[in-house]
Amino acid sequence: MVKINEVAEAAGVSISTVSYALSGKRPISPDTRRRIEDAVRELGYSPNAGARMLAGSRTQIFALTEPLRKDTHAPTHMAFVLATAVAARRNDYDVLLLTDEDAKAGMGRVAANGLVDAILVLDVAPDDERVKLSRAISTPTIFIGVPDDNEGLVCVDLDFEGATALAVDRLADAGHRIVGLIGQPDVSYEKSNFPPRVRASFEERAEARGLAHVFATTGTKRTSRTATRRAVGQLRDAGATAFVLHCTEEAHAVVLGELAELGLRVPDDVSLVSVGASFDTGALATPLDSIPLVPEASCDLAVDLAIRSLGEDRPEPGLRLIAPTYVSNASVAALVPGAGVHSSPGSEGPTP
Amino acid sequence: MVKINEVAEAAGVSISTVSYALSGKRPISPDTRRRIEDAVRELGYSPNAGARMLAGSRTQIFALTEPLRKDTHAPTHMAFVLATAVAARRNDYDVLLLTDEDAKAGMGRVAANGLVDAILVLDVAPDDERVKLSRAISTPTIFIGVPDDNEGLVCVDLDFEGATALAVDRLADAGHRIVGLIGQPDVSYEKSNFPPRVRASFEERAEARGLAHVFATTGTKRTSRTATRRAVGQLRDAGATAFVLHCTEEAHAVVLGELAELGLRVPDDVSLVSVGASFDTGALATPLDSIPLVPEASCDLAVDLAIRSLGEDRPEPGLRLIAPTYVSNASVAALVPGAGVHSSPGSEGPTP
DNA sequence: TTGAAAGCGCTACCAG
DNA sequence: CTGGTAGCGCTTTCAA
Repeated sequence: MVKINEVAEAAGVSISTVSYALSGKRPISPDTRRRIEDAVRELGYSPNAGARMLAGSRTQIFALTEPLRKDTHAPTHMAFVLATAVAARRNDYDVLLLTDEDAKAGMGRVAANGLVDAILVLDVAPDDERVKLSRAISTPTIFIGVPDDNEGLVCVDLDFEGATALAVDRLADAGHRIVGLIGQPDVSYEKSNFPPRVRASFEERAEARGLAHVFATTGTKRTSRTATRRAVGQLRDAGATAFVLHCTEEAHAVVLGELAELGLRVPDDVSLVSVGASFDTGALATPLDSIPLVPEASCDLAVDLAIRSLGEDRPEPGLRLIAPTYVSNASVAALVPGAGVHSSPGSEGPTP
Repeated sequence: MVKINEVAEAAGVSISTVSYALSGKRPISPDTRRRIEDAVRELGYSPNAGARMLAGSRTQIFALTEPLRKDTHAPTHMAFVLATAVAARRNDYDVLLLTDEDAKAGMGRVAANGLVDAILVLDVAPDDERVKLSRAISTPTIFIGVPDDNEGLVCVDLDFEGATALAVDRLADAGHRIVGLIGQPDVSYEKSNFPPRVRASFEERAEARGLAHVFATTGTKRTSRTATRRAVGQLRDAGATAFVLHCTEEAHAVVLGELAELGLRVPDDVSLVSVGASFDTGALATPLDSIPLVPEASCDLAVDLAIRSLGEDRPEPGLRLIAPTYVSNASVAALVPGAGVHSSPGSEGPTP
């Protein structure tokens, strides 16, 4: 393994000059710089990671904690991990995976031994145990997700409330009077972070706009085909003419299939908007309007914040909510009174 | 961040004694050891990672390269990553994620800067570009999967050929004369490693046992419901009374659904065996016999090999194929001649 | 614009 | 059984 002194000799300069040439932390004459670069290339030199960590005070590594719960949606999760890794690499950082059963163990370890410069927290739960730990350690920590107790934390997330409100607004503007939300499996409304936020925002905005509203989940522990079909039935029974979907890709497909089987067309008979999806709703059997959760948006920002917390202008604690964007795929239409609507509005929700 | 000299002072011993007490590399008197351990605990000491890497020659980090292709099955993939991370932690190792677009870039980097002790290669392709690189670097590399050109490599994998042959044998032993294989999407037979191996082994063993055989895929680029249903039809049309499944969890479910819709019972009308599944086939609507791919088995072994390649008894290059295990769930029955079988055997495959 | 050299915190060798 | 100490390879003052 070639070391810095060999490069220095080959280039006919001192060790420190090589170091500075590589870090760019002080001006180097063009000629010297070229000789050094040549030597580096020819020898295939790459600064020893350990020595760098010890001498400098940067490790160029971020930890990523992800306490894989059983209800974790693998594809979405993977998209976040990947987006984080890519954003990190773009900034010359590597990513260390922390999947310890005890989420705190790994975090505590890397905070104590200085293996990483910052910690990125994924898959944040409302009562996340990592919150307390993050306050106790000095390693900068960025949350991708918003825990209940987020006082003093740096958090990044899609503005789920805003996204949901935007969806409801679009439907209300299109003249729909009864709207339904097809959500995640029941368990997600206890263990996860954003599903409850979406549901609450949905109901709140619906009431604010004077709409009746229904809510149904897509399973108990995990998304199930039958439960999802049933959800469609529940919403139709309640007279909903527009659905907001906040569920898995599979559930989206099942909803579309069920509607087709019922002979209902999108958007003529039912309007559909997807909220917080991290897959391409334009690639579904029927392309859907969407207010997507873009992993890259959250992760890029998180990595940026992590890097900034290592420098001078440390980011203020607080929530960074990413503004929702509406992607139209013509799956929402103005309600033509009477068309395809049941006569009885059902029992749930206020009937203005 | 507390350092070793503070621990030494607190315990009233020398720095080296602390180091040895922690590494266990030389005998320490019980009394001294206790005082050191107390000091470590009270001060919350954890040896600086960078210093350790520099002074010792171990980083306690493994790299995990995973060039996420678009056809990667996220849940399976995640299971492997998780299993690797867990196995690594059990051996006091952390895992660094290498997801660089150019798979070779990351591997080359960590090999050159000494950031990791060994590299674990996931998601191995038949013509994997990482094979060549692994031969050029000195960092020990373990492949989880078997590339075509594996000369001199250390590879770990389920014995897919053996597993498939075992499945065919069970069906043949049960008296089935026409067997079908429901495989992955078409693309997997070009880009991936084991699907072709399973198909080849299936056909070979079927012929060896004098069985007629059919093969059908579950999609072109990705698993699709329609293609999977069609596959069931193809197999039935060919007269197959027993199916070997080598496809996603979703496809398993679709196959079961389609059979139910056709009024076919398992195992009375059709026998089913799953091969290489990394999910629980006992939890399906109809529990299925399975010769599973157990991520833990592969990953534990891979980590073990990685660690051994750092010591004296370096493992020999070569394939480590994990012996298949048959998990019975009563989804295979003896063929009652005539029952539920089409009269014409179809055109595909030899008819002995 | 460049060099020399003092550490960074730990491991492991050499003594005792 | 325990201490002293020479590096590990790099970054970063301090000097020139």
